[in-house]
Formats: sequence, structure tokens, C-alpha cells
Amino acid sequence: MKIYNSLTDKLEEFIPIEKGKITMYVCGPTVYNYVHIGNMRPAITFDMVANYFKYLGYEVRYASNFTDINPKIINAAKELGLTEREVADKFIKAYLDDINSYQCSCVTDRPTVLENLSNIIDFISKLIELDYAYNVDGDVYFRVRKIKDYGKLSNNTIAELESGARVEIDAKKEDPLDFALWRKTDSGENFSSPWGRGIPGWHTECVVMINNLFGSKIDIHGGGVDLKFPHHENEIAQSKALNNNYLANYWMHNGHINVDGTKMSKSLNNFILAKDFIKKYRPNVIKLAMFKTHYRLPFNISDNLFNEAITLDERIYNSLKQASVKIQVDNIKYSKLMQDVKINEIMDDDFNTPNLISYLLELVKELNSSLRTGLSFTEIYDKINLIVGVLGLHYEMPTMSEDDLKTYNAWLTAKKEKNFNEADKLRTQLIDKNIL
RNA sequence: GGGACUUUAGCCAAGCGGUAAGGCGUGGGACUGCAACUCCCUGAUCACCAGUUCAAAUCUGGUAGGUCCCUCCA
Repeated sequence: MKIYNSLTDKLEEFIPIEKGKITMYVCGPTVYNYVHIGNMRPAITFDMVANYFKYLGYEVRYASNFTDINPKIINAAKELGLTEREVADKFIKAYLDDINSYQCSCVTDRPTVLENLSNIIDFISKLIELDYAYNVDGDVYFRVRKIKDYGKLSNNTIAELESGARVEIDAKKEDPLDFALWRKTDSGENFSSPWGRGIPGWHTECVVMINNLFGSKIDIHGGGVDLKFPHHENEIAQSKALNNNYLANYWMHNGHINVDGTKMSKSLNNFILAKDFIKKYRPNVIKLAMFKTHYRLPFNISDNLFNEAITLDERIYNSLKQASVKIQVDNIKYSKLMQDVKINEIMDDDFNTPNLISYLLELVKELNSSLRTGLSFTEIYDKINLIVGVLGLHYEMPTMSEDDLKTYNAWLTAKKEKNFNEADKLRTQLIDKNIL
């Protein structure tokens, strides 16, 4: 299969580090507030990625962190009148609730900064030993200049970055481009270290967690495009310094969610909270709407789009339900399909979900026709279910009891005998049981 | 100032050199005891200009829009 690698800006043949296994990591939220639906795009996208690998038969280990120690949390704690720990715990729980209600289920590890503190301190110490980092009065910075191809991921060079207007001048740093690995602070929740009390810098935690969970390198590192620089670039810099690799073989970045053509962000205050949005639309609908656009492109939110997705969701559901009922009523036995070449062909092309949905709808149409004409349909039914699984959609199929089967057959008979009063009565019963 | 992405029918969106998938919507049919579901038909020469090629939406150069990043940000 081919994956678009942001590191090289090329579509590359995917080769796992270890045969049959996938290791992936996606940057998770800083837990100082409720997340908005923009934050859900990576969660939904990489869940699909993991689902597809599972479909292919891979064993997937997928980590996503919580940034639970961060200056923003200290600020939030002041505003809310809580401790930093209470803020972090509150929004970790809220995030997990969101993930649950959006039906994303592939993450296997959720490391926190707190539980990795000693690893982080060890990591920074090594960087200092190797002269890649330096301590200035309790702040520790990374020497960006020591990394030869710094900027590879974001297509920048050190010279270009320097000429950029917005580089902050900080007298403590040797170089304006250097970034903090450890920040000195004695306010809020802070921790002791060889350099005094403080908190770890954001860019370090992800590298440390990856090293800790998976070793020096993973298959896939994901996140939103906005994290390319500086966050991911700095992760790479640290990994190059310590392990002489790019941390991940494949870097994947999802596009943003836009509102009226502009990025949704907390600072612009044009965001919709994930927990509110899910009240309006089912997870299937949100996923279908998102997957109709390729994950790398921006996704512009509009009611029109979601209403369309509602229609799709209902079509898929109706079709599957009819097939499922038919299988039960006629007691059809068949062996399940494990894969479908067409699905592989589509998804092997950098997770081309828009085309997968097209294929899905073709199959739905075919299934509907087959159900009408009485042709064999179980293979189509299976293919649809495979796609549904890859996309992380969920459809509840009715399980028919003996009585239900009797009612169903009685309904058919009543219709045939043109006993419409009776037929309508039975139909109402079946509809109530969600069978029709 | 630097970097990246993007422009395809009313809307969303595939395509990655061989004469435009799919969906929604619209309009028209069919099926049906009624309803729901369902099925069929219905539309674009791909922002613009120039070039490469037997052949370009697809490659190259330029013009004009839009978006994002350049140390808060999925």
C-alpha cells in the first residue's frame, strides 16, 4: 500500500518495521478545556487508519497522549479555581467521553506527561550530556543548529526560519530558534529536576513517550498539519540527536476543519465543541461527512454536508437491515468474506475514503437491487460490512426472535391475501421492533 | 519575507498523461393496496494564459482567487 509521507512529500510504498505489526502515535489534546470538532478530525482519521490496518490483518498498537502538564493548564486552574491536577483530570475524562461518543476505539495506549516525568528528565539529561541541550538558569534549551537537516518536515531551512519575522528574541537562548525542553517555574503544579523546579516542554513529551512505549522509532506518526512546525519538527530534531532517526518512518498529517472557509480555532472563537456537535449528528453521520473528503485536504463544515451524510447513513442502514432480516427470515447460511480486492485497491491509495464511499454506495445499490430481484446477495452484504468496519461506522441489526419470524411471515401472508387491515397491524408491530 | 496546500457541474467530491467516478439536490419516469424503502433516466471540457506531447483536468512556466504554517493551536 502507499502512504503519503509528509517527511518526503511523496507517496511511498508502506513497509512496516516489523512484519504483521503496526506502531503508531498521534498527538493528543492538551487537557485544559473541552475539545472542538477540529480536534476530532485526527481522532477519527487515525481510527480509520488503524481500522484499515486491522482489516489487513495487522496487529495495531496505537498510542495517543494527554498533555496534562502545560502552562495553559496552570492558567485554566487559576480561572476555574481548581488545582492543575483537577483541571487535567476533568478534561481527560471529558475527552474520553467525547472519544467514546464519537465511537473511536482503536487507541491502545494513552500515556500522560505526569507518568512519564522521570523518563522525560532522563531524556533531557542525555541531550545535555551529548551537548544537544544546555541549561540556562533553570531553563533547558535544545540546540537546533546542531541538527543538520532541521526543517526537513516543514520544508524550511534554518536560514529561512531565521529570516522569518516572528522569531522571538529571548536573551537566555543561545539562538532564537532553540526551543525549551524544560521551563523553570515555581507557580502552579511544578516538579523538581536536576535543573531546579519547573515543567517539561511540550515538544519533548511525545518523543519520550514513543521511545518509552515503542523503542526509538515507530511506523506512523500522525497529527494535524498545524503541528508540523514547530512541534513535529522539534520531535524529529530530538530523535535525530539521540537516536539518529526521524522518529517515524511515515509522517501523516490531516487537514483542518474550516468554518466558512477559515480554520476553526480556539483563538478565533469560531469553534464548535465536540460534545455539542455530537448531540446534533450521529457519529456515523459525522464520519461519513468527513470521509467524503480526503484526510489531507481541508474540510469545510456546513449543514448541507451533514444533511447529505444523514441521507447516506440512512440508505446504508436501510439496505443492511433489509438484508439482515432476509438472512434471518430465510435462514440463509453462508461463509463470511474476510477481504475484498476492490476495498484494498482503493484504500491502498493513501486511504482514499472518498472513493471507498463511492464504492460503498455502488454496493448498497447493488444490494438493494439484489434484494428486490431475489438474487444472491450475501457477498455484497459482506463487502458492505467490511467497509463499514474500516470506516468505523456502527449499525445495529435487529435480532429476530421466533415470534418475530412468525409475525414477519404472517405479515407477508396477510399482504398476499390482500388482508390489508391485518397486514398494517403486523407491519406496525415490526416497525416498532425496528425490523422494518 | 519564507514554506506548503488548493481552484473540477447548483453543492460536496474522485481523477495523477489517453478524450470527465460517485453522492446530494433538481427535473422526469418505474415499482406499490396505502406509506416508507427502492430502482431507472437527467447535468460540467476541469479558474485563466502560454508551453511540452500524437495525446493534458492531469506535466512545465506564468496570471488571478482561496486556505494553512513560520514557536498557543488537531
